[in-house]
Amino acid sequence: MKSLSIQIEISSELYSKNPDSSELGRKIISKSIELINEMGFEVFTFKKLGLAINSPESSVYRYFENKHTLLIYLTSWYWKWTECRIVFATTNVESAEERLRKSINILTKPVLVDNAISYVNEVLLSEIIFSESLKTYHTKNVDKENKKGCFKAYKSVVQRVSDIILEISPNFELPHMLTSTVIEGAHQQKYFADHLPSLTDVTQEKDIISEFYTELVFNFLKK
Amino acid sequence: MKSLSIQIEISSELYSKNPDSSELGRKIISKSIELINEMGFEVFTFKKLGLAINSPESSVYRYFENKHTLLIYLTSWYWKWTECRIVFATTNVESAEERLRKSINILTKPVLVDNAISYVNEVLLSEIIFSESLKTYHTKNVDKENKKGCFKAYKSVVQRVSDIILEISPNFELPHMLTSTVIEGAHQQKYFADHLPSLTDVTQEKDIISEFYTELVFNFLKK
DNA sequence: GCATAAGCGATAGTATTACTATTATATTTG
DNA sequence: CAAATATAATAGTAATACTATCGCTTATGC
Repeated sequence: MKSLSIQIEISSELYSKNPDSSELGRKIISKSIELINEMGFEVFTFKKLGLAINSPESSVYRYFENKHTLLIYLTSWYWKWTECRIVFATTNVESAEERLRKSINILTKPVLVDNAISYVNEVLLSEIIFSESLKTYHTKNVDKENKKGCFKAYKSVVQRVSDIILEISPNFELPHMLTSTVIEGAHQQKYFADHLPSLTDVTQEKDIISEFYTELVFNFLKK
Repeated sequence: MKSLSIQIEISSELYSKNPDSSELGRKIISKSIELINEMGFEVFTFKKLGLAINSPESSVYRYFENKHTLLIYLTSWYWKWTECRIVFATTNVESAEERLRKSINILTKPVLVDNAISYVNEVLLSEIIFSESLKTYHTKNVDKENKKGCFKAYKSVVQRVSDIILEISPNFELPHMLTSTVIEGAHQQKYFADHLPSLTDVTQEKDIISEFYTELVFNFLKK
């Protein structure tokens, strides 16, 4: 059976020219995912990207105002795609507990297989999200960018999981807090495992992160 | 009764010249805390700091290699000081649960009163930690800086709290993970409350963050 | 099929940042 | 009081993050 290829549509607020609409645009996306992953977001520049795709810096600027906007685009893509995965994993699953469990699983584990259909490498993109997505909103411009809707896709995922939590515990008052704690916590623990191991207890087997947050949530809701 | 004034000593790896050893050095510390708080770490520069203290940029560089090193110095100061507070709050408290409760309280609440003795404004410093401390280790140089011991003070706090957790649940295998989840989570939730409220459920009463993480921990350990 | 516009490549240029270097003066220290 | 050290004042450099211009190519509308 052929796998469904889903089109991820990104709000036009998040780019100057839609990268999905041209060859160059798609090259910008796929190469920037590679480069950011290789060298880290700080070291990544449009000049280096231009060099890698054999186009001048100025052409890249026609698609994105700056590299931060590009990062927001990439994370938005990731969260839209993640929301799709959550929806697929949870439709027709009756038990809310089971739906929550599956959602947490998706949110706390890095992606391991790329579908290789689109120009977006989901494995690498997921790596970027785990290690760099904090940088989308930890900036001087958060408030302005938030107003522009830059974080809508992320919020939507948090909202969706919160709704499942509320099905399980209708009187629980902090579902968003619990959800964002899990998502950000999982990202951070992986980062700690890779760079600051004494702040975590993970070494090889990183599934422990996912198990930890699953337990954390269910223990909390079962009180 | 006169309050004890404790001397926080920072490892000499974390500066070029000890800022505590001169008038200029102390001005650099206290003014940079003010400025980073006002304008945010990204916008803060040594040039602006120099202007604010009426000294040339180059004089600041004699104390710190760059502004990132200064941020590491400030966070190290904060964590050393926080460790002191935890020790004071927990000595002579017999119950491990109570000691854990007090520690979590210290770790999850911003500081509200400055002792006004030293040149370090702890209220403002705590604000900086809550909103900017991620930037100390989310950089290309984490590994190098980690080897240099830049994050020792933070690790020491995490270790201390982990030890209390192990007293309560000797067989629990993830005490560091639980501790760092609480610390970083509390910082993040406050940031969300201020900038991305739909990712949390906090609005005015931010003590809810502290209560949430306290419950989270105790529910988890009581399973 | 032809005019118009849009996209792109090539190149140059600017402001800011994050430093580094130099030297004279002031201050501390032995 | 001499020598070392700290600081002020100033200048300079490399890299970054853009902005501007322009000619060529290619798509689009009529």
